[in-house]
Amino acid sequence: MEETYNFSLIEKKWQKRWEEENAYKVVENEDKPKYYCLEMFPYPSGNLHMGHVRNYSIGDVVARFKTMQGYNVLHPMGWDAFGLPAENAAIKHGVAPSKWTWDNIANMRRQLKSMGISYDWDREVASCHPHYYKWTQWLFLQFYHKGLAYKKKATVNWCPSCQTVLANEQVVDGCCERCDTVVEKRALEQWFFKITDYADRLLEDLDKLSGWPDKVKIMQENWIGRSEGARIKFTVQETGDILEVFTTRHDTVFGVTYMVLAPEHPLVEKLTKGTEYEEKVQEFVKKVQKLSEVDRTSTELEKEGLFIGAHAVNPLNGEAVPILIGNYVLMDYGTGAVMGVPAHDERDFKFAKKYGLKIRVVIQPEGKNLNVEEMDDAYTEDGIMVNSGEFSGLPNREGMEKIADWLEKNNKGQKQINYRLRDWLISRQRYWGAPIPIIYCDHCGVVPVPEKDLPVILPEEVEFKPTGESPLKYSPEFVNTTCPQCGKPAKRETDTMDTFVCSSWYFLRYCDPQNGEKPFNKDKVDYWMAVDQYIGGVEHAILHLMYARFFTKVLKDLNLVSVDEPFTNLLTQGMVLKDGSKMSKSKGNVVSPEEIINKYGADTARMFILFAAPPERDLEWNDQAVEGCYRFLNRVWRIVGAYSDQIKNIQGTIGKPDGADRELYRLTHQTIKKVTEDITERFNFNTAISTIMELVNGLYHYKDKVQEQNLPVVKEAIENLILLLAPFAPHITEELWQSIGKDSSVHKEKWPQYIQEALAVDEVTVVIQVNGKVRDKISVPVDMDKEQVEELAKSQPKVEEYIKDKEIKKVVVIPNKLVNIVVG
RNA sequence: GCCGAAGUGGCGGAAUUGGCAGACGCAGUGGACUCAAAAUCCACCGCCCUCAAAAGCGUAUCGGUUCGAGUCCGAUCUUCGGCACCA
Repeated sequence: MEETYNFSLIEKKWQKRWEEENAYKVVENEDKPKYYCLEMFPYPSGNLHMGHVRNYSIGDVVARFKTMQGYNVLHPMGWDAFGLPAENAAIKHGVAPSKWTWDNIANMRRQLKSMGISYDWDREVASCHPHYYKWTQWLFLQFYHKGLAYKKKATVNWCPSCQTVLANEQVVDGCCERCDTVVEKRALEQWFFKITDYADRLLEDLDKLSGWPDKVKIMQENWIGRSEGARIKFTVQETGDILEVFTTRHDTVFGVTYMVLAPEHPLVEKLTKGTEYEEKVQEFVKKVQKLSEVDRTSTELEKEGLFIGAHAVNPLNGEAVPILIGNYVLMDYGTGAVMGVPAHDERDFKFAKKYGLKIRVVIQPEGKNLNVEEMDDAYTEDGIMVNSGEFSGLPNREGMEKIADWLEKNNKGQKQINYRLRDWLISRQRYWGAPIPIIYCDHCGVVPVPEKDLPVILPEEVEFKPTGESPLKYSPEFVNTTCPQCGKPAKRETDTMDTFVCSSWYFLRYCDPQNGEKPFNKDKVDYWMAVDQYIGGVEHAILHLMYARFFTKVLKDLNLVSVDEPFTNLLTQGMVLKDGSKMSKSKGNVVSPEEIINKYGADTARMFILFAAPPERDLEWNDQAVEGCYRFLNRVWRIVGAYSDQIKNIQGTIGKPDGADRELYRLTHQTIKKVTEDITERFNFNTAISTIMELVNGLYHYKDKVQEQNLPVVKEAIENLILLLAPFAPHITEELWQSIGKDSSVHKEKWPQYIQEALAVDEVTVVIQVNGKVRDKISVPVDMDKEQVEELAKSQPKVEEYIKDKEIKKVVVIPNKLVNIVVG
């Protein structure tokens, strides 16, 4: 064994061997329990960053640990390879997106391999490969045939910088989540997936996800935004038009004193055309539409309204109330119209006060009497209904039901559940994505590409224009085709799919990555799915994780998979920070993983990133602490080296060690117990590593202080040290394992089990408190009699000082832990 | 505004079920080794007072429950994350 730890040599040696032996290849095996460990696949930007290192280090510990525990572990890696940066590179540097992407993949694959992660590389997928996107397109067609993919003209979010539309989920604070440009609204014909059909299931099944952080579930719940209420039909007095509103407070319909429409509401134009109000209303509408989406939806925006000269008739009491338009009413939620109940809604109250609209109390708090003149605020709580015709006197919750029944019976409305969730806009006016497999024929209309013609290949010979427009539009070879139904000339859809479509099913493809006949074989997917542990950044809490759940549910309904939730357990890792903020080029605080690996080795990099903080928490990068981890591995190297020759060939059993031998023996088994628990129960790798450090410290002390060393005990300690460290630092442990005379890979060994008997202690330290303050400590035989401990405690000189001349009121004895003497 | 998470030494963090606050590591201090330095090994390392010890104080702030609170309850402050005119 070399005297110094040459990480570079060791890491290369073992990476080469693992590759040659295909050490991490897995196949379905019914004899073992399966375990699917998955980390979110990266976008191939060209270089690994620290966030990746953290993500994949965590995943590798889990995968290696589960493997050692006897599971058949699927641990794959691939590339989320479509996306805008490839096109920008093409425009900027004239390099084809495919070349740019594949070069990046090659580099990042090399970097990943230098980290020594236990991937089954035979299962690698890249979403930009025709063998992959063929099936993305195939899945689109299944959605289409099921009525879950449809095209409609809609007001959509348009990013002028990316020259494409964005899903609602991709708009953050009114800006493009990718480039921060203010998003505009445009009316365009676009493809959507009908995720709203699954809103209820996506919401309800969150309850099944006990292995997910509550934070993520709550975020999804809020995003789906289910609200129960009713749809109510009002009638326009002047024209007889039906005006529908959605409300969650249909118990307050008798309190409606006005109506407010969104400026874009179709009735606005109809009701004002040719009237004296037309001009003013148009002015108002224009003014509102000029606002950016950010300003429009800002809560800061002063609420403004304008009477449009028409009235709405309340179906319950026949009363006609004025109709206004308001800048705060959104066309795309509910019906684009709201009823104004100022007495019982905070916002309506302020609005009514501003415009001098009538306020009528229809809910009274029990035992009180609200008076409109004295109200400073709306009353939004429950109470008893008043001024509500036949419903007066009912508790409002009960009245709500009765009113819903009445509406339904009289055909004036019905109960309705509304969602904040919108359908998923998947069209992108971009080149580097999976083409939407649709053909437009003048005779046959919208025609899906027949499955036998898949994939619709992205043409490589295209020209990129600096305008950022999709080159597909200007590629006649791509656009012009023949109609699969009638054979006449037709044109292809030039929009490509949102990359989130590609990443919504990659975890299924990993189960059967080479399949040329189908997206995947159902038996294989049934064997591996669901993912037992999914690991990735919390930034995907809504987007990717909800889309993947949606896909899984649709595929289950298509009988392509058997699970209805894809990810059983989810770990959301924190960010890697430097100097308190996220590493970014603009801040100049980026630490390159490659440099760290070159300088200290992959094992050190992995150790640091796992040791510095628990996985969910943000992690502060610290160069000096990295050195500390490097020192630790060197320490391990030396202590194993000090014993490797002696323990290599010794036989003999441990028997019943005593004294310092016994301490080391106990420490070994304590370490096994704690490390196992820290990994299994909590994923607290930081404390697992610190426990291993303590074992190393213990070995050093033993080596220094014990004259006649018990080699079987040392051997056991050293072997377990290497085994426990193996998932964290896979290269050095492999080398050390070999150095103590083992022939096979440490990663093929069984995870150690602690011996209960080894943990036993003869004596324990008992803390003595007087009035809750620690005054002394004594060492007593384990499980000593309560009364005996109490007497012993009271007789300690230090304790006597505090209890003499005082009345002992109470003594609390916690066996093997503490005595608390309460004196007065 | 609403929802959620967090707040512990100079720093990263630990304390898993209410029972010794500060494990482990970084930084720092001292010692051994060395001609010397690096590396390594050993020891110390919350604050305050002190030559030292003892005492006192101490887990964002204030209050409560308890023999006992970093941990439970109530209020407040700060930071971070998500949602935000959702009818």
